[in-house]
Amino acid sequence: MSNFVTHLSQDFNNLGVIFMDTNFDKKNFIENFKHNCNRVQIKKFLKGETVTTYIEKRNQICIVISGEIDLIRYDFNGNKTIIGHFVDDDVFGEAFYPANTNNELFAIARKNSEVLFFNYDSLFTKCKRNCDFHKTLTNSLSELFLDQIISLNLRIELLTKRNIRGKILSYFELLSKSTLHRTFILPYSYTDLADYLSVDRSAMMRELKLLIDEGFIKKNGNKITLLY
Amino acid sequence: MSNFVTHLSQDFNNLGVIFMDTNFDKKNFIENFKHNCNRVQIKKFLKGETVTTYIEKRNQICIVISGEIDLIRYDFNGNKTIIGHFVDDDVFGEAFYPANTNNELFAIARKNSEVLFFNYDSLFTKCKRNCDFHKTLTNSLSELFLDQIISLNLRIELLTKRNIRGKILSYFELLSKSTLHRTFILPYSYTDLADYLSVDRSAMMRELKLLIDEGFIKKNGNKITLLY
DNA sequence: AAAAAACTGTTGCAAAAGCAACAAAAATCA
DNA sequence: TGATTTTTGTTGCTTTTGCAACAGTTTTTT
Repeated sequence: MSNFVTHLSQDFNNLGVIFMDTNFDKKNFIENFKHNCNRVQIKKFLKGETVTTYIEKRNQICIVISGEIDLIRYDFNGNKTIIGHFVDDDVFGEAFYPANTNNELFAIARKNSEVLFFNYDSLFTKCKRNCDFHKTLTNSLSELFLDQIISLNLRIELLTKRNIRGKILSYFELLSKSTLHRTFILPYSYTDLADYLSVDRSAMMRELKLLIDEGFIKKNGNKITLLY
Repeated sequence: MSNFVTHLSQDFNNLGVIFMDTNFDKKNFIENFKHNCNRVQIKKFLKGETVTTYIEKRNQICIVISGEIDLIRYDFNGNKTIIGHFVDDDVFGEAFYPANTNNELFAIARKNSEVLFFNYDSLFTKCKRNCDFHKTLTNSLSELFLDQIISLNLRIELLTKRNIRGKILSYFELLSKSTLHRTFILPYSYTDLADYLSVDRSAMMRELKLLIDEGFIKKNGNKITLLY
């Protein structure tokens, strides 16, 4: 096919995997991890259930096997912020947070989900004796962490945009790139999208309307089309 | 001394190292890396010099040996945003960014600095044959990445605060914790602090004045004291 | 199938933040 | 040291964003 398509496909891969020339297969790694290491735990969660709270689980690391998990903060005014949104193969957990932030964070299953838990420390101590798989583990972990850094940097890109319009458009751009289409379905309700972009919902809706009126986007329910 | 002080000291360590019970010594690791691996490059930069641009260096990873590096974005309106601020032992580089973001990013030395460069791929291929040190490398890298994730999460915490006051106070809180004092020196000029918090400078100054008038903080040049 | 809950779309008004501009102070340069 | 550049502190005005409220949909629960 055309170079154009090839080029796009590469970008698409990069969003998840990034390094074309390393042959790290995340899915495969996680499968192996799940079956070959006796220090991990798999749990299932129904939509709405609390997966974990970020309290005194200093070395806990979680990997999303399937489903979607949100990391949520409620500040003292009751404002909800979606701090993070995790899908297949993403890592999260208190290990990634500094001790003693004043906030209470909750990881909530947005859909029915399956999550792998392990203790970061135990990997490097107890596990060593029991788990053959251990040798390649740290290597793969650093790939996983690297991916996580990339997605956090993306998030920061969004959040540093100076106004609501900038945030919305950056986010849409992102979705457009990762789906390879100018039309895509939002993975969030508008209520949650506002929380994710850290802006007021009504202000966001107003801005969306402006974007429609000015001909930048088309919107049908939660289906968005970029027109520029 | 009191439990209180002990408690604080632990927090302080956690900001940098996080895992009290793993004996990973970042400084030591980087020293070894520098001397024992022939795939790394060390360069010195004068204040204001460009360390690297994030263009087509897909696998480049950099570690700050000494000094301070800012990662800067200029958007099409000419707005400057400080996307990241890196100090001793921090990692940065295009490897941590998704391919094809529309932005041009620049890493600029804020002070005279020394930076270690390496190519992520080469570590896992060519280096293997030449470098004894390689065995422990990936393990250490994942620790380094983990620290980076923690500091990115902190950044996101700041940026998701809903107003300027929230951002300022969170940031000050952070400095206070990491210095163990209610009085501390800002590492930024106020101009740059505004860029870092992604807000307008004059609006930030106005908010600072309000915080002073309302008795929350004291300010003397770039020395801040928290009074609450 | 009815009732309850959550989400969408919208608005007027209030508050916060951004913009532009400028004088004074501080830092840097030559 | 004196000149130049950058930073600080401030303000009036404009724009953007947030808040509160409510009616109409849609989704979920019972």
